[in-house]
Amino acid sequence: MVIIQFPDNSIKKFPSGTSALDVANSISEGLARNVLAAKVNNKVIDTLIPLEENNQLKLELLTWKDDQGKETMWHSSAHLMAEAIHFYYPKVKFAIGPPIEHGFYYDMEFPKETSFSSESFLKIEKKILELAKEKNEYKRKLVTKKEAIKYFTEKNNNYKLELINDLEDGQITFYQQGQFIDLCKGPHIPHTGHIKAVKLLNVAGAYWKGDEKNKQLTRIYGISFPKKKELTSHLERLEEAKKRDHRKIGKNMSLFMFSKKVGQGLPLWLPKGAFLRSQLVDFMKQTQLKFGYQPVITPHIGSKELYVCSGHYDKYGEDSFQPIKTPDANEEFFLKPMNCPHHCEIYKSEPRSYKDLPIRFAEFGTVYRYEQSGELHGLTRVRGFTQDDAHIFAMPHQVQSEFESVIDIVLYVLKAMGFDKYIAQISLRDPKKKEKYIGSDENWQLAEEAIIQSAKNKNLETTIEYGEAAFYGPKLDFMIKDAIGRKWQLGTIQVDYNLPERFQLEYKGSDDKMHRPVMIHRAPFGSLERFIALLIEHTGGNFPLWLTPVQFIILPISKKYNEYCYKLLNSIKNYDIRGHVDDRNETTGKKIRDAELKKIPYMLIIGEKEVTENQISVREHGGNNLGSIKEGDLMQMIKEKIDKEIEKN
RNA sequence: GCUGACGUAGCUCAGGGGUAGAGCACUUCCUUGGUAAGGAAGAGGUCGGGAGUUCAAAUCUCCUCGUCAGCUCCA
Repeated sequence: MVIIQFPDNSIKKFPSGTSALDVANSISEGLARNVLAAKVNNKVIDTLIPLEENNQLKLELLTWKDDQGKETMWHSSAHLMAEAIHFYYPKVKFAIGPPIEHGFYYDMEFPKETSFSSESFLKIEKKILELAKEKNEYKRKLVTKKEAIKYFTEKNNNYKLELINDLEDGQITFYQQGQFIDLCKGPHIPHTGHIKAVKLLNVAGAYWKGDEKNKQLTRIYGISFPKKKELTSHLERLEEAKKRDHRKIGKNMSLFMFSKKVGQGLPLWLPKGAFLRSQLVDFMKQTQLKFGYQPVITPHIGSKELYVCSGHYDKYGEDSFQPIKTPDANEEFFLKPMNCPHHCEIYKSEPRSYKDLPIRFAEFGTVYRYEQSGELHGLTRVRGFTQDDAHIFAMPHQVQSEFESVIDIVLYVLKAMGFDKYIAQISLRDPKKKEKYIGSDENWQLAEEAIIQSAKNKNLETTIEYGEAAFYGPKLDFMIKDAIGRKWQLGTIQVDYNLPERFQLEYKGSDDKMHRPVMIHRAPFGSLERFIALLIEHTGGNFPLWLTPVQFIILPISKKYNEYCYKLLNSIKNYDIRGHVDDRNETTGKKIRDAELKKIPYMLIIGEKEVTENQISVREHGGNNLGSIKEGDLMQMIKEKIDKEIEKN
């Protein structure tokens, strides 16, 4: 007897041997047709296996509408793709093939003589759909470790054997659909027929077990859907997202550029981009003054000794830009990869008393890091960038409140820029790889606890990632997704007990003894380059009015009004609002179209009527016509809008 | 750095061994206009760079630089 409790709390009894699919069938044919997996007592399982008897089970039937339903479907799709690839390339060794946030991938080793590229996608997609039509069941089979090892030894698949080695005997399952058998813990969808549309997206290299010392396998990414239409709209969404790519918008709106001659990953800010950036810097400067920060300025290079002291040399020296040498070659300098060592030296420049603390040194420090060429990416990953950096030197008992006050700044900034979806990630050290970090266990524990506690006090919803800490201390990172869903770290706050030790930083306490301060590293924007990249992708180039480089454009209906328009422009400039006149010999329709494409918020149209009535005809970006307005009223309206934007900050 | 793809006019792209193409942008002229493209003419490129194969290379081969997707890395 199988006793089932449904999500609506109703309870029903079924005969022994009943599977989740049978239950679905008893409810409706439609549900049975759509059910992909089952959640029993919160564990996702196959729909085909008989449900456990006697104990009452909580059962939820999962379909495409459920995230775990999608996940199951994509996992099964990975198997099906493997079957199709196996059909054309029988010698391929399969490694792992999991579902991911949007779709799935499978890592595999192609025989040396076989090269695989995206040209083969079409025939594989075709084969997948062909196999899908066969509606083959995903059959689960419990095997012994011995059997599993025997099977994959015969297949000569060292990857699966390695995986089996780590598994416990008695827990090992194979899944078979059609002619394809795979080591897999499941669960899977009932049969391949659910997969109605599939698209292979790209092929890439991926290291076995994510370790670059291991062999690089071929990874094929794909996505599948239960309806063709959903695939089409998914692909359309991807196309839409590409239009928000900051590299594309940056080019179109003349915000920034790169030049091969200047160098890879070294952005050049064009006048409009530089303006936007300076608005952000001014905003942050003001914010930091309010929060008690003191600006400092340090040079772009520092001696090797400085970084040996901080530990950066040991950690990154080899992978940095190579040192700059003085003519007699006795001295070596590095391009500044971080501002903290310089700030430590400023701290040390005079004796500090407990009465001085906390001390907060802030600098828009431009730093240079030799990032691997394959990792460079528009403005989000560059080799020269500017941090809105600051270092807080505090007494141990002040760490908590200082940390929380930085969280306030970060949240304030994110909100002001309209980033309402962010991920707050607590980045701790990998306890298994302590050799990657400097400092004592005790210091790490103190620092990690301080962060976890602060996040808790601020009611932040956080995720924890091990192995993501900086080498000198743990972090609280604020991540934002870009147009195609990649996560980027923007704001970061780090607690550091280690650099103060390395730099022998001290302050005199009320007990007349010397004590060691704790450092907090923090950057609410993170890097201005990356922040602006994400700002572009989120706004699609339609920036908040206070940030936008060109706020209005005056469009004379014909050149008869050009002179009047320039007078108007001069008058408007007194209001501290930015714009210019489009005096080209073009029709009004053309000028409007161009202004729309340039995403200019206000178009001020001037013709016969406006000149005689001394009014301005105003069109907003996007097509909204505000009608005729007096100059003063319009300026007040724009001013108010800007004030509101900054006020919400 | 690794795997795969791509580099043709300022931008978006077509062409694919035999004299370099389109649309937009740009310049000049005509037109003087009313809320997303008025008309005409013109200028603009050693087809990323280098070597090779060939009578002949933008096109084929190799190398190199850069860009894109992913992996690894990310102070």
